[in-house]
Amino acid sequence: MAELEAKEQRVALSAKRIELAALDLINRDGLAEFSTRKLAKRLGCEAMSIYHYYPSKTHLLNALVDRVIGSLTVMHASGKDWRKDLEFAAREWRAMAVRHPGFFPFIAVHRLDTRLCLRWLNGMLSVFYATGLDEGQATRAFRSMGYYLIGVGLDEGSAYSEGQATATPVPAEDLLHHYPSVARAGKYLHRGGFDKTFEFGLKYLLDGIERMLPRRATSGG
Amino acid sequence: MAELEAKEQRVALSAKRIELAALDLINRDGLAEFSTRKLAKRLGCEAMSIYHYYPSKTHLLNALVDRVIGSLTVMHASGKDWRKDLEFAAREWRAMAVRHPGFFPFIAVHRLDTRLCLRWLNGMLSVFYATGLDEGQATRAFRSMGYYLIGVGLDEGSAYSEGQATATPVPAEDLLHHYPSVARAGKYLHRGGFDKTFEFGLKYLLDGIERMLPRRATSGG
DNA sequence: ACCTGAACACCGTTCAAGT
DNA sequence: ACCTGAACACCGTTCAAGT
Repeated sequence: MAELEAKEQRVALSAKRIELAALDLINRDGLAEFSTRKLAKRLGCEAMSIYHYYPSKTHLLNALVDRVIGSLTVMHASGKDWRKDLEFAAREWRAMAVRHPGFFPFIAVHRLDTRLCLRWLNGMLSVFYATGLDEGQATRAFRSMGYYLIGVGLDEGSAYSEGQATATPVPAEDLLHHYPSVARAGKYLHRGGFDKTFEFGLKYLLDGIERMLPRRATSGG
Repeated sequence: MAELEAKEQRVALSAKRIELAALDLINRDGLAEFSTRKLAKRLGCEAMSIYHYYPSKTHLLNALVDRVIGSLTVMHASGKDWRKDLEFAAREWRAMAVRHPGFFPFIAVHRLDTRLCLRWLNGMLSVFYATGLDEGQATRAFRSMGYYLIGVGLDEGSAYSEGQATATPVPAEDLLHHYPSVARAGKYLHRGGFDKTFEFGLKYLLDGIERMLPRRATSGG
């Protein structure tokens, strides 16, 4: 049965096919479970065949970063519509994290310094630089938003990724008695509240930027 | 030489000794490099000796989370001084991340649901609930701050952690020509700017909370 | 060019045994 | 109770070889 499947999949390998299969495996089972050997089985080839397309597992993972980040819209400095632009980019980023819960932790820890990633970063930064903030403020606002987006992505995907919960969870009654504030927070943090929490923090950040802008400089100098 | 060292270290094992050695190794070489066998060599014992103290490598890592998070100050609802309290906690968290660059990525992805961690979370949440925000706002403000702090920790430790840079970095001239906004950002993001960037985002977040507070409710409901 | 198979140096972990 | 050594089922990767 498994062998039959493997035979049916004996289509030619390609970088694209390898990458899509890898992403799928990682998002299903988590980064920690991912191995070149399992990927090979999934592709219906030997583990070493993959090394014809990538010199190492790390190179493959780098290609995945490019593929995922490369799928994001490259923004352009828009002057007036910066708020709409940043909202769009932030939501797209979040959607990406939700689509790639297993792989996102790798992105979160990875330096985005390939050309494809720089292209995306450059677009984001150009929007910040066109807001009217001074250079330092704009850069730090970009960074703060980046921190927020990293945290969001890790949180929303964490249920699927390697970390997981501890072996011995604290029972609900204990939570109520000993950690009342945590119990109180519970109803806002579970599943359904994600959208609202995300938009809440995003609005905050953008409000902060808006408030920091110079007051529509009418009087010169 | 190495054998002599190993012999000298033949002091009795203990959970504490194992955990401190593990943290040290992880922060020196990164999570990906860490193995029970290397830890054993460092401790001057066999890999399997560690399994007398922890049923698995994961249990050991969980103990490290408890040790690190357990070292943080447990906050208490303070009413008026909430801003000072949150600044203190945020700075302490950041100092922790900087002290544990290799281990922080594990914390970032881990559910903090042990009693020790819940104690710390409960303290943090209680400060937010005592600000005067309504319950939903307070919870989401806590979450937003959490996202920010996760991002900060990953960023500041990323140079040491597994992700690392890509094999083929883009040359500086190319950066200037093709990614001018990234080049522009460079001078604010490198090393020295970390303190300022951190305080910038923190101020933002706390300003946001302050602005959201009900206007010192004098006229009754 | 594209893919394989055996082999090497690593892992985490089980198990039966030693003190 | 505390620690060990051999063994098992995994890894990523090298290398020499097959088509």
